[in-house]
Amino acid sequence: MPRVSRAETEKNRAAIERASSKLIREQGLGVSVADLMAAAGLTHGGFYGHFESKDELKAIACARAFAESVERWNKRVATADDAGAARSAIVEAYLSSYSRATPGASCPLAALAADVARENDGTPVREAFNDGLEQLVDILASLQDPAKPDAAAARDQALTQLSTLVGALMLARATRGKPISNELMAAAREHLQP
Amino acid sequence: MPRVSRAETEKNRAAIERASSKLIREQGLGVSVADLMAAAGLTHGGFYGHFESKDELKAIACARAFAESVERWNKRVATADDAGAARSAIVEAYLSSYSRATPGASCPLAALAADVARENDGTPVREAFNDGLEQLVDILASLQDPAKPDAAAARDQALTQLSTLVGALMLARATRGKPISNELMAAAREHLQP
DNA sequence: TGTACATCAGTGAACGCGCGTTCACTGATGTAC
DNA sequence: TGTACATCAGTGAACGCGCGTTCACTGATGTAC
Repeated sequence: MPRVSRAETEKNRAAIERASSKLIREQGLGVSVADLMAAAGLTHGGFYGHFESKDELKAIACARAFAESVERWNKRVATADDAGAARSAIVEAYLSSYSRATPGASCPLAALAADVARENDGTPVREAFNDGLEQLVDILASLQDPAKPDAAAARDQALTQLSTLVGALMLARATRGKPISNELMAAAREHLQP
Repeated sequence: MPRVSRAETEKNRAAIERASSKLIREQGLGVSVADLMAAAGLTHGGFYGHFESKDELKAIACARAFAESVERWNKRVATADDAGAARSAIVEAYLSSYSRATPGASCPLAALAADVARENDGTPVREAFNDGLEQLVDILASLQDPAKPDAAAARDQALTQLSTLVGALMLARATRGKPISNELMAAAREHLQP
């Protein structure tokens, strides 16, 4: 049933972006155009009516995944009693069984870092990844112990904490089902509690 | 020139394994059989004379990559003055520009964690990854401040340190060329110095 | 030690399949009157 | 408001290509005498 209304077209495009944001985190940037379109309830041929190339969509989907994370983190900050409680809430959610089991709904840093590292320099998805990372770093830096550190120290602390979160989650996913998977998450959670 | 001597055959198999250990870290587990064979100086058709399937080779190459890391780490431990110096040497090498630029010669944890996480449960490469991780954890746990911690605490410290190392290196690779790439490595290096 | 022949490591074409991308086609939508 | 028609979003076949794997073939290696 071709030729769909403009409102329908916009909904379809949004569905492709939403499905892609989830599927690239689950299956990696190599997920096929046909699978992305099918997840949005469409057939593959219509893809190029919405996007110029798969590379363009990868960047859009990556940016969208980060936007979801930023929103989630900001929500936790808004509802927490203080900076320490907010940081704690982020850490607990990040290193949870749910997060390990559902990469499609969790942090794009852990889901996409390896794929992005293998992309060529200057590709759109690399820029999107970098922008998203900076946003998450900024949020985490704003939650460092407000008593002492200057901005540079807060940023360094945030960078290290994020590295620990990302590394622990990725290793926990790679070892899912083994005892060490839970141990990795538990050790990092305890280490990162203020 | 078919039918090669037995010694030659063994050398060829070793060359395939060596090339695979490097290439899976550079390009991921999705690297093609033809590329692996070409890197060993052979054509793709001979692959199944050496291995039953690509899955088998993935596990062998993964195990080999870990063996190289274990050997490198043990060498650093052997030549260091004490545990703290050994740990420091490992951290400095792990989070170096060289390590970031040459994944094919560096830690399989950072190179393969995401790919392994997307493999099905129970595949040979998952087992190889898990075994390799345990070995690196054991080495790092043996280098914790010998003054205090019990074995469990030393293991937890090692797990967290490894998470930080892996996360920082992966994020630094994904952002290579950006200022934050160096910042990530520097912040983690400083955090992990004893 | 030398000869005759069976073995088998490596080659390269071929298999079915899935990839990103293109395109002729369809028919409901949106527009012009 | 109603009719006539141009537009164009989505379909599905097709493109060239690369994938993992198979297989007939080759000819030097290894073995039997």
